[in-house]
Amino acid sequence: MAMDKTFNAAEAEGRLYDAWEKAGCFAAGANARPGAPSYCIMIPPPNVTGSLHMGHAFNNTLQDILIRWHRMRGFDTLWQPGQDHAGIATQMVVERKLAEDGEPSRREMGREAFVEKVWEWKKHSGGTIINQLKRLGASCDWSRNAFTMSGAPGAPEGEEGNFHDAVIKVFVDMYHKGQIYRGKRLVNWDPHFETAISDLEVENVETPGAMWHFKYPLAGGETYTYVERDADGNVVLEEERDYISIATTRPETMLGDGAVAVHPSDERYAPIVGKLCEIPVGPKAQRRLIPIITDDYPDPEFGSGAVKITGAHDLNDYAVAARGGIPMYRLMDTRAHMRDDGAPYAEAAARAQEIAEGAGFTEAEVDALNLVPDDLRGLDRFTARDKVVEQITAEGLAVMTETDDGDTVPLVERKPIMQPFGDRSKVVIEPMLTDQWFVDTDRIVGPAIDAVRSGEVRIMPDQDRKVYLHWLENIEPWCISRQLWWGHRIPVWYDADGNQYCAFSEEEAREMAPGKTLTRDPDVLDTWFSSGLWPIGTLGWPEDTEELRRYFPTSTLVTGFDIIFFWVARMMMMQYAVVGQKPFSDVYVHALVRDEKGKKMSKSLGNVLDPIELIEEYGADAVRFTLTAMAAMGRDLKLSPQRIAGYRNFGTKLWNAARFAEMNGATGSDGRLPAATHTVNRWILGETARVREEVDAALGAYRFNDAANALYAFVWGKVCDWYVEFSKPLLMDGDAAARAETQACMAWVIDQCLVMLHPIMPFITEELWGLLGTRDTMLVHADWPGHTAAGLADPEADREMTWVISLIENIRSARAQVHVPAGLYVPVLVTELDAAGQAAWESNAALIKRLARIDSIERVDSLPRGCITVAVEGGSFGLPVADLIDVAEEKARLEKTLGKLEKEMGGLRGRLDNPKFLQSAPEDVVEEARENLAVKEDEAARLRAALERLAELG
RNA sequence: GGGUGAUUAGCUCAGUGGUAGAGCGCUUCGUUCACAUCGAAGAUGUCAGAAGUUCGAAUCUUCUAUCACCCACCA
Repeated sequence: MAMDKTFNAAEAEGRLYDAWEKAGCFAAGANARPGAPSYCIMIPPPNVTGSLHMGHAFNNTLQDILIRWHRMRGFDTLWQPGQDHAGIATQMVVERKLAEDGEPSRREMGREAFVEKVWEWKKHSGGTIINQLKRLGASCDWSRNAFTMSGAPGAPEGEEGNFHDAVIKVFVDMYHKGQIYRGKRLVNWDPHFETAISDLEVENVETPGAMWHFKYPLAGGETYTYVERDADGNVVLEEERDYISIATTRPETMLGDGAVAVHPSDERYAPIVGKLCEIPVGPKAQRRLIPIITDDYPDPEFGSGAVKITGAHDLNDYAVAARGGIPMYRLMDTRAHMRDDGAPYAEAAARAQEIAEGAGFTEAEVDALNLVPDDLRGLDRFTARDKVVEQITAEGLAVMTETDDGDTVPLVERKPIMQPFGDRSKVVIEPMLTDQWFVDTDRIVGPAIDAVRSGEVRIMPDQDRKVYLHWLENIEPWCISRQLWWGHRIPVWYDADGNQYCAFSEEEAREMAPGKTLTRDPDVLDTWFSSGLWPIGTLGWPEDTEELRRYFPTSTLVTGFDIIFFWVARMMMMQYAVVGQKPFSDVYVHALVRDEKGKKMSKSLGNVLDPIELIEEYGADAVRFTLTAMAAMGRDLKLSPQRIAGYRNFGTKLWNAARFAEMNGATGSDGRLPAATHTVNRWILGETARVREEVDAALGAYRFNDAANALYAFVWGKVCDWYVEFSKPLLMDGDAAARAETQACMAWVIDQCLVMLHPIMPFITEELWGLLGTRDTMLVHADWPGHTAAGLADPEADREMTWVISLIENIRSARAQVHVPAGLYVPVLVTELDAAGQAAWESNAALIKRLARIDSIERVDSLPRGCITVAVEGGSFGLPVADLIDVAEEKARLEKTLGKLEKEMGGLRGRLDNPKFLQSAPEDVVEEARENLAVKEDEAARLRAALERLAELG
């Protein structure tokens, strides 16, 4: 059988993956040793709308490495896959599709029909990402594939899981424990999707904005003396004013002002605190008067020191209004258009005036009042802003300023301001007073903090642990209701009086409210509420399943830093709140995959690398190996196709080493350690054990890049560069015993390479495993080795091979530098060779000759002139190539080497001559320095001798 | 404003106390029977700057500079 020269990834990957799946290799517990501990990873569920991007490829490669590694080590392993229903994202996709297809809109078709459409869409497109994960080689137990909406009402056949039960049960339990409550609060409102969103779903972005300054006239034309002082108390401005100056970036919200606030210590406004002032906008006849109050919130140093208070449209103002009993007038509808409902403005304004003057009011009444003047009703909020500015300015109530040209113009500061945007809709978020459901996070956050502080749950790297703790220590209530249709509907029913009945089902709710007519809350839960239950939910909770007992708490979570708050923190809080246990023991947080210039990959920048395209070009193994090799903890990785090509070449290198083994009958290892008598064989067995220890240590510490680099260096730098070359004389010219031994050793070594590389490069290794022998199991279930360097490494063999390699390298280097033709075999002379050197030479003469291109060796008392000299530990070698030698060049070569050596020796002597070093440094460091110096001095002496000979020649 | 991190070869990055490494790129050479997706040889660094701790600092401390990211309600 002749192997191809390269691995055909495109042909093999699908075939191999199918074979694994067909054989059930990824099933929970596959390849587990009896009584083995469990190892479980929950996949971060990708959105059901999603397709595989580089971040997924990275994240899942790391998980697959951990899973395959544990599975080969005989753990009872489960990699639990699944998808997230992704409320907003999915609803958006389906709505867009309905529009494209000319179908009725969501509102036209109604809730039930729409949800049915989403399920249809899911059935049609939801499998995309699963197939892409398979392309990557992800060894998930697909038979257990979960979905966060499975079992929800309306779920079609094939979606019968009980995730919905888990979500509803948790809500009901938390509700009855008082951990979930409903209330009217100022929340982040997304006017595009017309739903509340949580703080985390808001992106604050600096955008160009403006700050206007307006005069709020005092009621009844009253005046006061406005005095401004500098830091020393000297009066810098004193004037009579009949207004108070207010700065705002959002003039349209003036319509909903309930007060003007100043700091209690602000003496400028002391004379007018408690008086009324007029909002300078709206029909003249019904100008609203509002009180001037004190509150600690205004900063006297900023702006005019006076702040308008619009409780219903600003988070700070909301707090002030709540403290001061100031009414909060809602000005906008769900699309953030100015309200167009309720009584005419005149009527509403009159009632508001009574309230401002002290009349009692209820929250509901205030909320119903529409204080948008008739001419602004129904306008978009930004259009309304322009109109308000225009009207105030026209009336002369803008604060004026002088330009450089001496013109007097309205004071408008153009400056960047932080604007909140919806992370999905990208529209400006409007704070809105609405009824929403909240998780009282203060009451469940404790265990999630304690577990990480105590080390019960480890978050790596440490910087992410800090970020996690800091966020949880300052946690805010979590708004979990969404005004969407795609999601878990809140299990609360209301009677006509607004009483709440929270129950697992409508029947149960009815039992709680006999004789009442109930209507169900229309809202659904935040997607992250359900994904927060992913660990228990996917294992069958609330049923007491075998999987739950076997795999929970899970072992490791591998996730991106961008969802530490969204997901990791919520899982921690929720799992502790619901089952009182940690969801996982280790959290490995990885960084972002960026493009080769370090830019975040984004569709709009057009710099997105598609992992599937890369897999098609370079093979999944190359993509995986690249990501692994770059996975240094806590740092973003910049991915370039060139690098992937390099690791694809590594696969080819491995392939050809295996091909060489196959051509030389070095196959068929049964996994048992071969007997080795020849030095090269003893040496490589030790090196193999050494790299196995390195790989295990690295993977155990989540140092994926260390594992990849150790394997790369071993396979390419040791096995291919040296062992394969060393083996040639034995395989081709050796006696039968040497040949057999070397075949067995090489077969074993190559197998070990395949085993150890398999978690990172599953496809090419499985293919070679199949080609190189008849096996009891596929590689995916092969036994992971446990050899130790202590058991296998042979110091004698190590020393000898190190000497041989060094000699070969020195001869090659010398040859190249004096331009001995690469193909030319030359004779070599040797002198002063010590016993160890002699022994090493004798047992390795064949391969030294072959690799250094030497045709004969002769022992001499001293090297003649006209030799190029190669100095190694315990001996000097000379290449008598007088006719080829350029004296000056050889002199330069020797001097350069000597110079380097002397610099190093200088450093070593400096240390060793320092009594404090000898006194303070550890024994082994001192000893090492001494040995090092001795070796270098020996080599330097040989070089000096060579220079002398050269001088005679010259 | 608060926090976290980064700064090492031309590029991308490893390297947490013992005198600096890898891959890629570059230069020269090579049709050796595993591999040109290869081999051999080679060049390249005041480890951002300054001060300190130490026998010894890329590594620990402090400060400075530049960059990046996260969080935050200054109207």
